[in-house]
Amino acid sequence: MSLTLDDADHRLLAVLQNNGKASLQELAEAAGLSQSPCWRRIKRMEDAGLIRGYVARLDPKGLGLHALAYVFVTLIDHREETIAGFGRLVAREERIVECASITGSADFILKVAAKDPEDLETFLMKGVLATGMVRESQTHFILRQTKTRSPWPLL
Amino acid sequence: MSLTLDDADHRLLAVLQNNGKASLQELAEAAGLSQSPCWRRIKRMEDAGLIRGYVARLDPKGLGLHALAYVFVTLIDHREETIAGFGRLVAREERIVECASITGSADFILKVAAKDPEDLETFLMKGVLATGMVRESQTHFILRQTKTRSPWPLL
DNA sequence: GCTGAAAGGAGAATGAG
DNA sequence: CTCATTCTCCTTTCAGC
Repeated sequence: MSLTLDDADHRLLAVLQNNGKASLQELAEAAGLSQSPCWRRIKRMEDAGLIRGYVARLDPKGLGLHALAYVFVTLIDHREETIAGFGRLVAREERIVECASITGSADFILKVAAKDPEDLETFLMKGVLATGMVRESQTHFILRQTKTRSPWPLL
Repeated sequence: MSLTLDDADHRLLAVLQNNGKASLQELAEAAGLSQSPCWRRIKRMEDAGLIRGYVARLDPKGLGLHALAYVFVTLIDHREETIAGFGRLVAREERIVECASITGSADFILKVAAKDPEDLETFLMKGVLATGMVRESQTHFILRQTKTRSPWPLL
């Protein structure tokens, strides 16, 4: 799985992180190679799972999602069943667009998207807190997103 | 900018959020239309800025990014200059992959990616705190990412 | 390993009905 | 929206460095 990447690979990834539809011609130029080896390198990284896929980036505002928030969640207890149940909740609810378990006083941090603050509040109350799995939650509304889903650094 | 989306548009977006390289044929099937109108609808959504672009999704682990964290940041003061300076910092530093200003006691929440915890600590110390723009910061390491950059809900 | 070239086919993009 | 057409570009293969 862990494959070695040289500078040319990094250049290819840098382009593809910005433009997933870049043509082999563009990619070849950026990498300083011709098209065939470019194609092979990309295929190799796709097959290795390093490139997980290609997706369209959408504008949440354009979709009518005017309320975004980060929500800290502390579970009511830490039995396996509770954790699994919460995992299913996260997987099921499309308004939860990101979830990670973290260090610190909370168990999870969620990123939640909703139509408006009211919709978000309803979702948290009825969709999350009412399940009885959450002891505590803390909501931080996003006022302005200054950097969004930017490319990963290639260190 | 705010254009009206019908069910067919939603189906197209649902597909494109999962597979940005979906062919017009697949898209047409999913939307229940033929290819030309599909293409037109997608073009319309691209031109409106609703579809911001197409990108490759990479696996951070595969890139050697083994330390991810959310970091709360409170600025030393709230003069325009300080805020602008912090904005430039965020824009410049590729390890900061996400940044939002939020409600609550902190000013910003960052998502930071680094090679390992040590690299992350070095970056925070030298790259962020040493700038003198930050009064307080709180780092929450990500233990496990259970939902990552998932599609936006189409409500 | 890389290059360049070239062939075939797939699919994007456009215009007319 | 459908149909038909054009044309770009992907993808693979070849020979050669």
